[in-house]
Amino acid sequence: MTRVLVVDDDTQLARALRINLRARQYDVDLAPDGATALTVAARFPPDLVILDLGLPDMDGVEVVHALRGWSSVPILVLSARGAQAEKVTALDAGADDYVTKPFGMDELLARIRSALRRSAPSDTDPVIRTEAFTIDLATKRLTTDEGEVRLTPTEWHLLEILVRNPNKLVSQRHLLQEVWGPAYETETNYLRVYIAQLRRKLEPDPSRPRHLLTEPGMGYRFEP
Amino acid sequence: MTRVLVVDDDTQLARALRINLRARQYDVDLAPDGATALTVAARFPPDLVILDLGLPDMDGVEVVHALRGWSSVPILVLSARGAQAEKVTALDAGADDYVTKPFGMDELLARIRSALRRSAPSDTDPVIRTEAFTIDLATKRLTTDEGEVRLTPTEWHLLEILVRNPNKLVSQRHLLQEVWGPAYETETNYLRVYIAQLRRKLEPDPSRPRHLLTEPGMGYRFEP
DNA sequence: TGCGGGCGTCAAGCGGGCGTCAAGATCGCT
DNA sequence: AGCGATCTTGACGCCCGCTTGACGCCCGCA
Repeated sequence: MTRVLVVDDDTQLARALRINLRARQYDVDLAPDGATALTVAARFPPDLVILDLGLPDMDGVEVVHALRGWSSVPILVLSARGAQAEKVTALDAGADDYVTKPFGMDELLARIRSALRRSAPSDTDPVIRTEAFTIDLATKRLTTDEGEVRLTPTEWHLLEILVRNPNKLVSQRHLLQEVWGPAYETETNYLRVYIAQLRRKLEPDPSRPRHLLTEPGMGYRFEP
Repeated sequence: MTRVLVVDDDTQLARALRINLRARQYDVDLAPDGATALTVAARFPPDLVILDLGLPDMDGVEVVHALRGWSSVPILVLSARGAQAEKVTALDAGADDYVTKPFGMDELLARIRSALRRSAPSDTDPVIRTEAFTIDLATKRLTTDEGEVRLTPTEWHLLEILVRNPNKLVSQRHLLQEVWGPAYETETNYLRVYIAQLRRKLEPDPSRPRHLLTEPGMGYRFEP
């Protein structure tokens, strides 16, 4: 998970940030002052730092300098002071962005996403592995022990839905609606044909499926 | 020298920016609207783009999208509108920073330095080699065993998108949108013609492509 | 034990996607 | 204005993937 270090002595704001970040699936560390921030950052290197300039023990710019000494982690500076000179020194010290309080939470989150996107361009590779085959959803590639396998568009569409809901039962209705459209909700024979094709292409023993399972009368399930 | 592309229809502001940037030893290109911006960016790839959202011909966010289709150049957005939603969409479209007018020149310059500092180290040499040909994206040169090959602008645009996503399936929709614009999303015959031309120019055996592969019904893929 | 519905399998047809070619239309340069 | 390069557009044939129907099997149920 993405780890964010929030450095702020304003417990009110820090808590608000933590709640919002947690809700977005970020892992959040808190540090109330510069010294702890540097210790925590060294011990648990974060993927992003949110740094309030107004710290009790040291100048925020000092913290930026110290971090930049050994890390290139994105640093997003918060400050109540909006003076230009302030911003210039912080940015030139190595900060990546500078947001003036009060700020909107949505904007801050967008800036966080932007900073993270830059630092980790090829970070999330949605690759699913089973003992029999490997699926790369980004590049649309599928490999088995026998080598690479080609899937038709419909086969991909179907497989993708199942794979994105691992271990979960997906109803026939849902599959049909997603792949063929709402008008085909009852054409279960399509599913039979295509599930069979998928099994033939990627199950070691197509007649005894281990990953693409049928739940009679209900739907299908992908088991990794 | 560092090349900055300024996209703004406000000639007053554009001129002010140019003067200030020139004074800091930046090379400055100007574009008054989105269309010229994209053309210029394709012809003379900048190291940074300063983009005013209020353009006469198209939405600024469209420009961000189009650029991100083939380039990872830092984009710094300017806007008179300070609404949060505005910022969020621009940043999520791929912009790196968002500055609200009126802004201080010193701050803008500091943000420019910050953006350039980040992109500087990750400046990978844009040369792609395969057994059959070599592509230099910076100088727009393409050589095969037979010697140097000339490509038309459209051919370049298409090839560039594919080459920047090696091994990845790029959908027909995406290619059409990036090269010909959103209105051509369904004109797949364009792709057929141009992919064929590219193959004829750089595949050893155009009828059996090894690097520009078709994924029937889905799109195309570049394999190094 | 006989019946019926849901599922898996197979194969035939046919429509659409793809590659190819070439003739206009358009653009840009001289 | 004229010319060449480039882009657009249309036509054609081939092949693949989607659709569709038939059939057999298994299981639950009467």
